[in-house]
This record gives sequence, structure tokens and C-alpha cells, in this order.
Amino acid sequence: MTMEIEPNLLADVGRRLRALRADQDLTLEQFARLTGISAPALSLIETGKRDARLTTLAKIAAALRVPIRTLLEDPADAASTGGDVPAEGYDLGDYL
Amino acid sequence: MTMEIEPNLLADVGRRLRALRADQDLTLEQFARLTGISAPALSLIETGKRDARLTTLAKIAAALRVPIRTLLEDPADAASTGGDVPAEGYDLGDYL
DNA sequence: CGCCATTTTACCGATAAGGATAAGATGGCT
DNA sequence: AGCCATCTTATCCTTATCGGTAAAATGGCG
Repeated sequence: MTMEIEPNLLADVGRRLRALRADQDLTLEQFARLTGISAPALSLIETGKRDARLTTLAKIAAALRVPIRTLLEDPADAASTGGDVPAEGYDLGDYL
Repeated sequence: MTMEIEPNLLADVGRRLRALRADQDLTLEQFARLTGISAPALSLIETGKRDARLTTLAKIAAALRVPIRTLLEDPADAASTGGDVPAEGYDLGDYL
């Protein structure tokens, strides 16, 4: 099992966000009005070029009506991590 | 079941972070070295006075060796997706 | 091809994050 | 009481976020 560790956290979050927004058929402008975040800012976040703050992610998740977790981890990862935490398999750099 | 819309997101994250750090018996100074985040910044985050960026939360979660989700959600909520917190059983005191 | 919606990028200004440092505050301990 | 570790707060500084606006891509579709 290949350990698929986030090579690029921001890009991954952006990809998930874009997919979720597409699921609800929202344009960036519509989504901007929903979240209170400007469309340019949303674009930067979706393209992984901006390191959003926690409350910004919370607004986005709230507008999408999903828990914040949905933006951060894909379901496969969340399911596989149930119950165990690696004793010593990984390092700080894996997330950066 | 009243659906609370994050009454105080930052304070909640800070509380969980502080609890997790306490579980591993780390001082702010030690934790600062582990994460690369200054101790004052960590203090502000733990006391809910700072809106941290996503990569900052990722560094913190990585240092704690927990998924980021652990910082954001109650164990009860995370339990549905299989969230678990590592036991306190090991010490990082060796390289501090 | 042109037109139009959508998105991306580039500015600006205001606000905040984060590092570094130093100063208080807090608490435990003899 | 003092001392010490730990945490908090304050200040300064650099850098980044974020909203706003406007200008470029980008992509359909007729």
C-alpha cells in the first residue's frame, strides 16, 4: 500500500473545494456571495496559491454545508485512519 | 440536536490543541521547536486569539502526529469517520 | 470566427499572521 | 518569601491574507 502523503496540501484542498463547488453548480461569483469571500480570493484558494486562514475555510465549509474535514481529507484517507495512529512512521516533513 | 454553527471555532481548536500537547507532555518551547512555530504564536493559537493558516495547522497536526481533523472536530463527531487519538504512551523527550 | 460567461491574474490598501525578543503573569516548589 | 519553569502579553518587523477593482486568459456555443 503506497503511503499517499499530501505532497501539496493547499493544492489538494483547492481541488476538493472546486469539486464540491461544481457539485452544487455554483460559479465563483455565486459562491463568493454565499461565503462572503471575494471571487479572486476563492480562485487563489482553489488553485492552491493561497494559504487560507481557519475561519476562511470554515466559511467555505459552511457555505458548502459540509464539515471542514471534507475539505482537508478525502474519504479514503479518513476511512483508513480509523482507529490507529502510526507509532513512528512519519515525520514532520511529510505534511509540509 | 441543535446544530450549532461554530460558536467559537478558534477557542475550540485552541482547547483541543492544548489538550493534545498536554497529552504528550510538551512545553510550548519544545512544541515550538517541533513545529517550527514560535512559542508566542502557539500560545495565541491555543488561547483562541489567532486565526491560524492552514499550513500552520498542518505543521501542528504533524508534530502531534494526528490528522488535522483531530484539531477541528470533537471526538464524538470524528468518531463517525473513524477518528482516534493516539494514546499518550511515548515521549519525544529524546530529541528535545 | 465573434460573443459571453467564467475564471485567472494583477494591482491596491487594510488587516492580520508569524518570528524574534523582552517583558509580565502565573504557578509550583523548597 | 524566593526561585524557577511555564505561559501570556506586548512590541516591532516582514510577509501574507483578503476585499475590491479591473484587466487578461480561458472556454463554450452559436
